[in-house]
Amino acid sequence: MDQEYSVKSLARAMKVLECFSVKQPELGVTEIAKTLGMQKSTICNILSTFEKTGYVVQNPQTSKYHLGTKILHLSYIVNHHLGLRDIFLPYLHKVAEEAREACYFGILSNDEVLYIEAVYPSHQQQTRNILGERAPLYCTGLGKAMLAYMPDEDAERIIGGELKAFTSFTLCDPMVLRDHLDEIRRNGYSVDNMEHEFGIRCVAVPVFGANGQVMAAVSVSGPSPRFDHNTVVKHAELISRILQPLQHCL
Amino acid sequence: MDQEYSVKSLARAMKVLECFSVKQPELGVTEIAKTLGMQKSTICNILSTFEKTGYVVQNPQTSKYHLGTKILHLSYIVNHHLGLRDIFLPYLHKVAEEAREACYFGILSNDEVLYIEAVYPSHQQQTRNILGERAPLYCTGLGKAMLAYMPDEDAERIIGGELKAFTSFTLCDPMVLRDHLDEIRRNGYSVDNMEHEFGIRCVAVPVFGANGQVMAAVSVSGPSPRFDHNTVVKHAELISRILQPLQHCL
DNA sequence: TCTTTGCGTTCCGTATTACAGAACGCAGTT
DNA sequence: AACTGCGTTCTGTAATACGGAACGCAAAGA
Repeated sequence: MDQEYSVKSLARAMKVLECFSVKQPELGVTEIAKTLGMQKSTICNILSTFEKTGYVVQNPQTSKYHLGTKILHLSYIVNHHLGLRDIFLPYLHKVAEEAREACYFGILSNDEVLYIEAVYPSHQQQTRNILGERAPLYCTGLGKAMLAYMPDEDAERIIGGELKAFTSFTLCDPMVLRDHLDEIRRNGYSVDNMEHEFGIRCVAVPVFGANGQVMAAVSVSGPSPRFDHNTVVKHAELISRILQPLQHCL
Repeated sequence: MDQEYSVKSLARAMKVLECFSVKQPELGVTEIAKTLGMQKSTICNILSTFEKTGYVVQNPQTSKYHLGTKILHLSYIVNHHLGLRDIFLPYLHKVAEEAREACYFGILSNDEVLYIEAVYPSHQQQTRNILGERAPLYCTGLGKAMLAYMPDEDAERIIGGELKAFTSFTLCDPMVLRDHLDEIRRNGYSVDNMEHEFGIRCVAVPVFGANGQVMAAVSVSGPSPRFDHNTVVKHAELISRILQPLQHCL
């Protein structure tokens, strides 16, 4: 048996936190217990601890639980420590402005794309608070841009994993995907051809850190009719040009 | 002894997470152990568990730890569930625009102001990602606006607590503070006269939920010379007017 | 080069304590 | 009034978290 120097009750507790989702932000004790295959009493203890510490709140109306605002304290620290958003924001605005399309920015996090910011061109002035939203690597523009430049070992873990089809365009065959990633490396940018969401095309360019490892990606995204081959190339060049000063500086 | 149905190891583990801060985003095992008065081995176990679950990452260079991006997944859910930012954003833009000053938006969280958004007028186009930043209730515009309308029991807990002086203007005397809160209730808005940060004045108006309880506040803030009495009143009326449609709707 | 120092990690026995299971109290239904 | 399903409480015991000491390593100092 492998000696695990881990605190099992803690791992269990974190699993409880992870039961909550955007679709199910409020959960009952029994619900969680069934999901995790644990006893109600155990869940109850864990939740009451989380409640005392502020990470979970019980709705007095429904007596169900939801995540508490204390979590945001932690996210603020992470965010500040990453500091990427503040560095990238002006560049993202420039990309959105010049491309006249929505511009997304994401990083690698636990084998997924973690969205940090969405910026829209000024004729549709707004910024979405998508920090924390996630998507798979193998079927998104941002994801594939990073996947193509990840260390082989890491990339193969993804490619060898489950490749769920989101649309009829999703590349679910590991072999096809590998060829596709080769192409991305040749081009220096990735194209998401409605692989994640039908009707949405997307071009993404990877960003490399000082250590040479891919650490983030920036994309331009919009309705597929506006993204023919020429436009895609133009957008890719645009992103590359604007991101130039940031490459290998982080 | 009071029967605590709480998981002690979990409470301890969360304390470990809370050691991290903006000022100290990276911590070593020994450092944390000293701070919490616990054994190194215990901290090590907890951290290795958090690392396996993605909530903490070890820097291979320094072998110190910092919070992981997984936290942001959770914050996304909280954020989505609150949904407040998206509701308020257009109103905040309007406030910032008309006041031609920075506009802040915060909610009550664990007896502190939790900042959700900062919006600047278009002549200094930007939005800061301050989600998760915190400040005391008793010495900030947003905080006092909420403190004045909190249930007595809750408010007294704050007023009776430690009232640290941030500047020479900070109101640290519970009696003075209580009178000041009375005034805020009479006016319907709060004024922060450099109590938290020297040179910065701020006007804030509370926002009430459907249940009649205060749940958030919106402020306008800037350099003190621009905030004389007349301007302050004007800003307060402006915020109140713009927020009108949201009052008692949440 | 050989200590010394201080770090993060590993290990183990035991005292702690987390957890399963059953019972309870309370709503809302039947 | 009985039933159903919820969240909560209780308790003994089996699991395990933790304290303490040792270890391995790297950097600093002699």
